[in-house]
Amino acid sequence: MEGGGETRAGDVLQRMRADILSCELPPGRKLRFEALKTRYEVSFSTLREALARLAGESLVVATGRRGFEVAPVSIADLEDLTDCRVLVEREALRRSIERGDDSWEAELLAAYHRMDRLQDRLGEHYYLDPEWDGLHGGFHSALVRACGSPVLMEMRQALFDRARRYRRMSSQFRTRWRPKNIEHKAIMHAALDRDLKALDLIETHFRETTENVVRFAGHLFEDAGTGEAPAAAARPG
Amino acid sequence: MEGGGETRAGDVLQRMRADILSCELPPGRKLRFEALKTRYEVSFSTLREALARLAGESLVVATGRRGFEVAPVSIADLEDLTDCRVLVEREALRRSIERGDDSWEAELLAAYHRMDRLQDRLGEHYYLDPEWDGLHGGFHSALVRACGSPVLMEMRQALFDRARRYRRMSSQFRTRWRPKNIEHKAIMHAALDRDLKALDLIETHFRETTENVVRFAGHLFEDAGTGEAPAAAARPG
DNA sequence: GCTCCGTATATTTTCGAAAAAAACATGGAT
DNA sequence: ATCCATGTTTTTTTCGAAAATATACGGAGC
Repeated sequence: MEGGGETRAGDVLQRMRADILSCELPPGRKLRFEALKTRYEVSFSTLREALARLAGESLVVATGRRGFEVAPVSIADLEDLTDCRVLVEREALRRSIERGDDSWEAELLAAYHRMDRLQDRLGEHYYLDPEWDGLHGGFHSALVRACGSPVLMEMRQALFDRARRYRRMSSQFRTRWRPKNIEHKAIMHAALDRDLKALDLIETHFRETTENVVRFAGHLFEDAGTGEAPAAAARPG
Repeated sequence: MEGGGETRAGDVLQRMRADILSCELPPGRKLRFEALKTRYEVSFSTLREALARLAGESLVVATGRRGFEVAPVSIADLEDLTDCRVLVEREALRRSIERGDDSWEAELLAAYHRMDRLQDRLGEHYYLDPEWDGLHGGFHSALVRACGSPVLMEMRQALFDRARRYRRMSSQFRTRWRPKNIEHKAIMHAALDRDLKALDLIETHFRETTENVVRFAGHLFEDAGTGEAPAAAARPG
């Protein structure tokens, strides 16, 4: 029927997710149906289905009868997200290292190679390129693919996507990125050597990225969004 | 407007989730719109929105243009779920123990008390009672509420719900449950004493429950459902 | 000047019909 | 007897109008 997804709602879901992750629909933006109908060329109900799915991924929030908006961002949320990613990703990588077979090794090498070559070709501003972003996601996915746990993989992917938005926001505010490919290479080789120090490397990779995001773009979302949700459950009462 | 949720779709979502968790809509059941329309007395689009949300929670699966069905169950899925729950819940409980204040302690005691008293009143078959099930969920929630991480809490709740279905299925097949209240009490007191052995206690609690579910009800879902999805990501290729 | 309340407008939410697609049944050919 | 093509029926998916709800505006009372 159409290009992206299997169904029209699925297609809109994918396009909308991409638009949110790339911040073309920025955090906190109110999502009005008339505007979305024009943008994506579908009807109310189809939009509503896509939005409901995105709400399940925590990329949009649905407030009572007041419609939908793009999920807000905050430093607290980013740090919470990072802690959870460290927890999940360490476990997934540990299992992957333990269980990975020849095919896992081959695919991991291939994923790294693809990302690395494109990075070379793109030069300094590689991190702004959507295709590189996709390959980067593929590399991290390939790292943990052999973990043997569908549930862990699901959670990992959801967290990765939620964090992608923050990386994107910060990448527009710096002129140079630190040499991530070195880190990626080190993580990959440790994993291929079945060396558990890969877990610490990836944790550092995440935490340093987060620190940089806060440093370069933290001012953008100190209290951005609606100002209601960010760290609600942190309250004791 | 109506009883449960803020919106009609939200209301149907809640009722449907309850029906899936209680296995009134059993695993693998094809969800036909005409039937659902009659059951929940709403229209196509409203149903579709609720189903989309449930798909996000992994309680139903949406297959291409072939509609929706209740997520299948399998031993592999239950064990995967249990491993993930142990990972997430240990971390949440650790943080809760570290950060919990007076109010957390008070609410935890209250949650235990409510559950315990109802259990006394219900006698041997307490585990079949929906209200007890709710209080049981509330107790586990109260344990980790002080963890300070909304993301962790979200993940924990989703996993708890997914596992609830398995407990429910098995509870119909045994005449006696082991004295869970003893275990709950031990976990609670360890947590209140800020004793990290609570983490091991809750891990054992989960794993033994899983073992019992497999023993008593494993035959029910050895290869139940559609037979396609259960442990897909375990494949290396 | 400020708050409260009722009306008007904007927006979301719901509905059921219509279109699209898949499943099924029927009949004919190999 | 099995397989494939074709037409029929069921089921899902999409649409846009109609109902319900929230927001904005303005005027009356304090």
